[in-house]
Amino acid sequence: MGTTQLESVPEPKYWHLKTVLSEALDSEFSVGEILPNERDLAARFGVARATLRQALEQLELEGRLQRRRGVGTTVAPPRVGVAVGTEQHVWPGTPGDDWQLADCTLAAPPAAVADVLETGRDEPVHIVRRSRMTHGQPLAAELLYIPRSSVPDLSAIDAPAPVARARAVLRELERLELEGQDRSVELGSARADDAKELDRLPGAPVLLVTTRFVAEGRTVALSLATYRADTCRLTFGDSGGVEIDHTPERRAS
Amino acid sequence: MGTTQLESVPEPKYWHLKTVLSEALDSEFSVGEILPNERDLAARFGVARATLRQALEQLELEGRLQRRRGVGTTVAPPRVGVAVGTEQHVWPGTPGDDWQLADCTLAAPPAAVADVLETGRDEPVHIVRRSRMTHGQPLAAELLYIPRSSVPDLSAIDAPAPVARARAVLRELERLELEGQDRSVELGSARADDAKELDRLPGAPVLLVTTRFVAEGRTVALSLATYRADTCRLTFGDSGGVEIDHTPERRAS
DNA sequence: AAGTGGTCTAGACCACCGG
DNA sequence: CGGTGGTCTAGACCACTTC
Repeated sequence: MGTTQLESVPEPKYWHLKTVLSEALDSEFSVGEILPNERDLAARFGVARATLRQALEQLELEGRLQRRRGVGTTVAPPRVGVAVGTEQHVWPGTPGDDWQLADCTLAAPPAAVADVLETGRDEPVHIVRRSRMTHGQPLAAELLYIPRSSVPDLSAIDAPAPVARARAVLRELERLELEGQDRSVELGSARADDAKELDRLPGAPVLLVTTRFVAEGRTVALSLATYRADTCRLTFGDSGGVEIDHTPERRAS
Repeated sequence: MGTTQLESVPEPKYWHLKTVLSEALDSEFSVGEILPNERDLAARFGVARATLRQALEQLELEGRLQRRRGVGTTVAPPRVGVAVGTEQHVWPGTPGDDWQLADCTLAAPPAAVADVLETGRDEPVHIVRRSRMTHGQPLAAELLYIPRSSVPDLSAIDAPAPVARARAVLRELERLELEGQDRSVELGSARADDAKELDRLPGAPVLLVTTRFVAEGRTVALSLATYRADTCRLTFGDSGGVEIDHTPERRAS
């Protein structure tokens, strides 16, 4: 009878824990500082380690923490704003972008890519690998698929160094007049190879950016870029993007 | 001695499970179909339920599964492409966008928002709430912050219906000449209220889209939109975006 | 070798949805 | 009410980094 329904929707422990930790991060810790280890923290809050980890996992997802096996949990710096699109369309590899060329191979792309490029399923295309760094930290890994028909006059395909081959392909691509590009962003999880390049564990959350380059009325190149979701804020448009602190507590009105 | 180092990097069980399940989803299940429950699945694969859940969690993150408490786990349809940006800048509420106005209040925004709008920390602004639906499913929830100085001639603020008040504010906003906008996308987790509106549990992964509207040389409106990361693929640019299947297995070259 | 986070187990109870 | 997914526990062992 008259039992008031206070706490009729009890907050899960890990959710409350996350809030408490988040506030502690704001007030008592500074960027780069190492937190107590998980066993100690769990004991201190009187919960099982798995429950504590659930809270830490969310904070890492929100970019507030960084966990490294064998090392510890540290307070993460604010997310880096990364420009992925400008109003003017530009080819990849144009001077001024901060991508680093890795290599270039000639191989059959995944079926889904072949379909977009309208090449045959087993037809080999140029695959340029690039990566993007900031402050010594890897931000993104990219695979750029370029059908051979997009760079018909390519001559120096037998260049010795892998990087030189990649550069040659991109230079050829620039001769086409870019008519447009479209882009999409979605959440994914890192494949084993991407994870390695991004210095994360397989399955880590990533932002998948797909860019289609259009020239001569067809798709002449397709880029699949994998950005670290924990450290990146992708920015589009005129200037460098907005600096908003999205911490859930702070977003509360 | 001669033990070959095969499996020197043994794959975690949940990772392997995820792969197996993913292939099963492709070949043996169709969209909307209900999977066996977690206890049965775990038993069938000979793992603990927690391990199975780790695999399911990732598949849900990738948009392949949908789990609902009290109901079951179903095979999710492919992600919906959602246009969040066109080349031409437009005001929110322009005829043709598919947002639904909810209401409009006058209140002090979070400090981070006030800083971007360059209003005082305690100065109230108009807060328009909108939501976006597709096929009866909620896609996104938005809070649109508009300083009073952006809509100085607003008269009918005392309109009776909440929706009418929201519409009045947006109509006033359209009188300004939009000079530009910039946008950023990052990963976040749903606050309790957003989660409710998006029909998800608190903490569910979301894509946070921040848009700043610039007119008369200053920020005249700021939009914070929360998109369901499991069901949405955000598209930018000329056309509807690229349809690429990002399933990790299929992305393998 | 010691200490960290990552994986895994076998249970238990709870909140929610449907008939 | 029974069945579902969501939360939580108290352990164990492993992979990795650092000293």
